Amino acid sequence: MLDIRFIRENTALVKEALQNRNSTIDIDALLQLENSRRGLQQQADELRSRRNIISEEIGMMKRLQLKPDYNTDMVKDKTAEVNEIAEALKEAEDKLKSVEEKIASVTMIIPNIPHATVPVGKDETCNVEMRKWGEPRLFDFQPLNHWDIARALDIIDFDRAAKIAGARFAIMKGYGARLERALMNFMLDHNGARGYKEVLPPILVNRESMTGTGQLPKFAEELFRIADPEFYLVPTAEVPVTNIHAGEILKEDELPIYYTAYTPCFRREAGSYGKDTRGLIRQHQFNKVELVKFVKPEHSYDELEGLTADAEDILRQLGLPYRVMLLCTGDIGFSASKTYDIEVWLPGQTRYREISSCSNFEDFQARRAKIRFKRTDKKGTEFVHTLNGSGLAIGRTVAAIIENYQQKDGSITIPQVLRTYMGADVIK
RNA sequence: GGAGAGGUGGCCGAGCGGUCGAAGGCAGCCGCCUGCUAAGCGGUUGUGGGGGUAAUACUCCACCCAGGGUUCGAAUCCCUGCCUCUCCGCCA
Repeated sequence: MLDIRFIRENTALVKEALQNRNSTIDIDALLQLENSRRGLQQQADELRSRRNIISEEIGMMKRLQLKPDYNTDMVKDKTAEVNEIAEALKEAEDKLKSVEEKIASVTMIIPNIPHATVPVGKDETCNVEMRKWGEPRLFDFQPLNHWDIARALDIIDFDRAAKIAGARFAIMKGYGARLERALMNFMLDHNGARGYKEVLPPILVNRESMTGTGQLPKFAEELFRIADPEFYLVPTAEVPVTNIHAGEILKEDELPIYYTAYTPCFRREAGSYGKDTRGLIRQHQFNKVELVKFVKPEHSYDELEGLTADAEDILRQLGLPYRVMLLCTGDIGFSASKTYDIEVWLPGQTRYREISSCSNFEDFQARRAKIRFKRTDKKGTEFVHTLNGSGLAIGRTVAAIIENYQQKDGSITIPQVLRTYMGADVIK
C-alpha cells in the first residue's frame, strides 16, 4: 500500500509508475475522494468537539441539581442542542465511513512503485540479465526430462498422486522423498549459517495476514481457501513470516531481523492450464525454504543484494548453473519495488527456469501490516522495509538436480553437499 | 464439546457512566542533592489522523483487544467476534 500523502504530493510520479506497470487505476478520482475525506473528517471532528463541550456542561449542571434553585430548563435546552449535533455527527460519520471504504478499496489494489533502477518494459522479454554462473553441461547423450528419469527410477509418482488429489500433485518416493528432505535440511542449515533465524510458522493464515503481504484482496483466485472457519493456505512462507511482526513497533537496535522458514506452499495456478502440465515445475503443492528480512529503509537495497547472493550461493553449492534476471516494470510483482529472479538451467528443457525470486518491498507491506520501528534518538515511528526471496523452491531444485546430474545409464549423481544428508552418492 | 475467569500505556497494575489518555509502581529520559555507590527529591516519557508552522510551538479529534449498540456523555453498561487462562470431557 502506498501512503495517500505520498500519492497526493507525487501524483505525476505515481501515475507514471502505474503506467509502466500496465495499470489503469484512476489516481485523480482517488485524490478527489481523499479531498472529500479530509473535509468530512474536519466536519466530524468539529461536531464531536462541540458535543464534548456541551456534554461536559450538562454533567456540571447535573451535579448542581442537588440545589433547590437549579434550573431544569437549561439542561433540557442543552440536551436538545446536543441531540441536534448528534444527528449531524451521525450523518457526517456515515459519509466519512463510506468514503474511507471507497478509498481503501482503491489503495489496496494499487501496486508498489518500481525502484529507479528497474528497467521500464512491457513484459518479461524486457527483463535484464545481470549475471550468469556455471556452464551448462555438455551431454554426450540426449538429456531427458526430470519426470522421465524420475519415473524410470520410481522416485516420483505423478499418476497415483493424481488419483489421490488430482493434477499438479506428486508423490515423492524412496530417494525422491529423501532428496526433497535432504534439500530442505541443507537449505535451512545453509541459511542458518548465514544469520537467518529458523522459524516454522503456521501454513493456514487469516485474511489479515494475506492482506498484509498483498495477496489479498487482489489475488484471491490464486489462493486455496478454507471456508469455515475462514483460513487461507499459504502460497509462500513470506505470508506467515512477514506477518510475525504485524502491528508491532520494533526497536531500532532489533533491526535487521533475518528469518528463514520451510513451508509447503499452495497455489491454485488458475489461468495456467496449458503450462508446465508435466513434472515438478508447476504444482498445486510444493515445498520451499524462504528468506525474509526486516530492515531499516536506508539499508534495504544493500540487503536485497545480500539476500540474492545468499540464495545464489545455494545453487553454487549444489553446482547448478543459473543466471540472475532483473525484472522490468511490466513483469515485477504487485507488492515489490525491485525483484531479481534467479533462474536455474534445466537441460531437459534446454532453458533457464525461475527457482528463486528476491524482492525488496520497501514499506509497501510494512504499511499494510503496520510493521514499524522507532529510532533511538527520534520521536515518532517509521515503517520498516521488508524483503524476501526463495532460498530455494525445493521442487524445482529437485527437478534441476535430476536433469543436471543425470547419467547416461539413467542414474543420478548426488551433489557433494547433499551426500551426508542423503546417505547416498547416487540414485540408480 | 461443556463450565468459568480475563483482555487497560514499554512492563506490572488501579479504575464509581461525567472532572480519565487514564491513579500507583517499575523501567526510561532530564534536572537537583549526596565527596564514590545505593538511596532521596522535582520534572518528564504512547500511537494515529486533521488544522497550523519554514520547522518547532500550538490546537482539535480518535485510540483502554476488535466491531456494533445504549446514553447528552462509555475504559466503565449491553450484544457479537477474536485471543488468553482454569476446570471437566474427548482425541492425539
